[in-house]
Amino acid sequence: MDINKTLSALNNPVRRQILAWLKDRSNFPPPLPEHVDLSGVCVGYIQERANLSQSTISTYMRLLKDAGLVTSERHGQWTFYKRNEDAIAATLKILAEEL
Amino acid sequence: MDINKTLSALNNPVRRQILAWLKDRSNFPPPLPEHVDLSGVCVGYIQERANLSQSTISTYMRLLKDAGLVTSERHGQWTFYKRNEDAIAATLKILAEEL
DNA sequence: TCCATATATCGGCATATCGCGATATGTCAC
DNA sequence: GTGACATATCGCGATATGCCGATATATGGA
Repeated sequence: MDINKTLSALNNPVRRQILAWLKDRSNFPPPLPEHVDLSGVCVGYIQERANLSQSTISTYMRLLKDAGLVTSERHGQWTFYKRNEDAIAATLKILAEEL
Repeated sequence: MDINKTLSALNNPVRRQILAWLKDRSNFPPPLPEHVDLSGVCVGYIQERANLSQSTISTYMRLLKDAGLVTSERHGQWTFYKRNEDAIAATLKILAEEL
C-alpha cells in the first residue's frame, strides 16, 4: 500500500468521482443480459458517464487499479472494475493516522 | 474548503511530513527565549528539519496555508506556522464521505 | 480466417509541479 | 538610512500530469 501512489490517484476530481459512482451500480446503465450476474462496471459505461475519451478513462482506471483502489476482472471483451473497499478504508485509516 | 487544493497540497510526502512534525513542538529545536510563549514553528526550523531550500519550504508552507491546513502568524521577522486541526479534521471527514 | 467490438497502450502537446538560486520584501537594531 | 536577518516571491530547467487521437491487443462471432 503506497500512500504516495494512492494520493496521486486520488488527486484528480474525475477519478474521485468515478470511485464515488462505483459505490452504486445504478449510477450506470443496466448491465447487458449476459452480465447481470457479474459485479463491477465496464469501462465503456464509466467513459460515457465521465464524458472523457476512452483512452483517458482506461488510463484513469489503470491508475486507480495500480493504487489498489479498484480491482478489475475480464469477462469476454469487457473489463469490469469495482471498488476495493478494504484498500479505500485502509487509505482513510492511514491518512487519519499520518495527518 | 477546496478539496482539490487540499489534496494537491497533501500530494507530496514532505508536505505531509511537515504537517505530522507540527503535531509535536519537540520535533524542532527549542524556541528562542523571546518566542517561548508563542505557538507554532518558524520557517527556518522547518527548513532545517526537511533539509530542502528556504524557498522550497516557504512555498510548501504557502501551499499548506492556501489549502487551509495550517495557519501563520508573523512575530517580528519570524513567521510561525501551526496546524489547523479543524481543517485537517474536516478534510478527513470529507474524504471519508466522498470516497 | 476476417470482421466487429471492448479495452489498453503509444506518442504528442499543453499545462502543472518540483526544487533550486537569485532577488525582493519586511522587520529590527544601530 | 544602513546592515543583518527571516521570509516571500520570481524565474528557471527538469520532470510529471492531463487529455487526446491513433494504434495495438484481446475476445467472440460469422
